Amino acid sequence: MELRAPRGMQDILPGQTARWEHVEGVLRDLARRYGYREIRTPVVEHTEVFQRGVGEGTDIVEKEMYTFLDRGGRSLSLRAEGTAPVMRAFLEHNLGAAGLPLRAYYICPIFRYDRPQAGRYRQHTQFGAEVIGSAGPAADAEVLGLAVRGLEALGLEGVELHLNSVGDAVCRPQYLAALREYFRPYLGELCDDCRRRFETAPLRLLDCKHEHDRRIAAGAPRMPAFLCDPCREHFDGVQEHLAAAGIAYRVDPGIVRGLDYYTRTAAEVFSGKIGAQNAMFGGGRYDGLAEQLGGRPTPGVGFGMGLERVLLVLEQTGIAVPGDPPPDLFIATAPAQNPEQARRLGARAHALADGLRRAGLSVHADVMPRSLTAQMRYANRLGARFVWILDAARLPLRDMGTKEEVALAASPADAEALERGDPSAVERLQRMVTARVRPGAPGKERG
RNA sequence: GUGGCCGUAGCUCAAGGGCAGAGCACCAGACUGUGGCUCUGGGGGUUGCGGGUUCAAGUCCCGUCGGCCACCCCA
Repeated sequence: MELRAPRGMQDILPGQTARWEHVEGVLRDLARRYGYREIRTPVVEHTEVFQRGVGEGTDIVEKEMYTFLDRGGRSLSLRAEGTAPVMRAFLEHNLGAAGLPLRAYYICPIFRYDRPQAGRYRQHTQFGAEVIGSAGPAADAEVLGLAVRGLEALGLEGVELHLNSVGDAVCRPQYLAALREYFRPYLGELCDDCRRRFETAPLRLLDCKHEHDRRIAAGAPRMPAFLCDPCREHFDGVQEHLAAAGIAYRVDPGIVRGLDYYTRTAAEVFSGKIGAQNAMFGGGRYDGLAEQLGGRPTPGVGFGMGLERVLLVLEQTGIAVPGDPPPDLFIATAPAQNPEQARRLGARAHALADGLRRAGLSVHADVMPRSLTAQMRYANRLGARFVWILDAARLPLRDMGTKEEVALAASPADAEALERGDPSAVERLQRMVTARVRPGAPGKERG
């Protein structure tokens, strides 16, 4: 068998998980303060949720889904996107009954069968938030503000929201027609991709990367000029709310979004530090999604943030992310005089560790029978602040920073009482260790 | 799905037809029953995998898998 994670997927190893916990913790805490509660949906959905929600013509549905038949012959797909499942859950459980709007967030894996490259994986993690039930521009500004403030809370500076409106069912078709009319005379000189997209996705002609096409696109009509009155008003309102909240944004007609369900607001934030896949989050309004899924019309707005990319940006920016905290204490055992004593010392070390943990310390006791030197080396590598060396007489507690050592047993008799497991001796020594290692910690058990 | 570059020890990399190596890391020991520094010793490899050329293949050729980067598209 092949000892290798599937292509485009990666292990998050013990040395990395502290970074993730930090990022997730900051974002969860912020979302909670915004009044968003977590929602957890299954990692698979009926394939139709994505086909109807995200749209048949999109790349996600057309070629990037992990789709399979279960044993009952149902077509299921790994979660390819975050918003459609949340809306499915909203409709299924009639979450609007608890009062609108629903504010919800999620941190979950997303799967897309795509060719991996910098910042793009077949399994990635999104932090996302949705406001469902409100059509007003304040909702757009609030949820996008949450995303921007989230990046800032992680330490990023100069975050700028790129903002656009893609219109609605009234004005978007008119705009698309105007776009085609503009590009039609240039069809012969556009790149192959643009010629293909001329019919299928004319908005995409606006963000072609070919220099020649870009020059042509520069003269194309812009969506903001085609917005119908209600869309215009909404777009203005979103900007007004963002400005009032002090969220930096820039109107960018090139923000187009690939998914069918977007209406009106479309937004993204980019970073120049992570290669070609440079969007840290993308989001927008999806007033048509609920109907596409077969529910009653319900407006919504939200975003999805790629946490792998955010971690990459933090790394590239040199923003320190906390690592694992080292243990307070390592309990070592000194060489014993005979195997019987060695066994007793080992058992005592683990019993003491257990008691000290209940008193609030983080404690390592070795599970490898090895020399004191080797135990010290290991304790040093763990970064343990103190080492308590158990032997038959002195019980020295060593401060690994200062090399200072204090003997915790008042007499060999104490040490023997400890070795026997005499409850009062054990408790007295645990209080002494706790007081030394963590002066502020409670000396009594916490349970 | 397309293209470019690249796969040698846990990591970073040498060896470019002729004995598979170094540094770091790891393990043990010495210097004190006690870590970092230093010293000594040790374990580790079907050179991604499969085939071909050759007396001889990490080395040349083909295929395949994987990684990186870019396109497409997205987070």
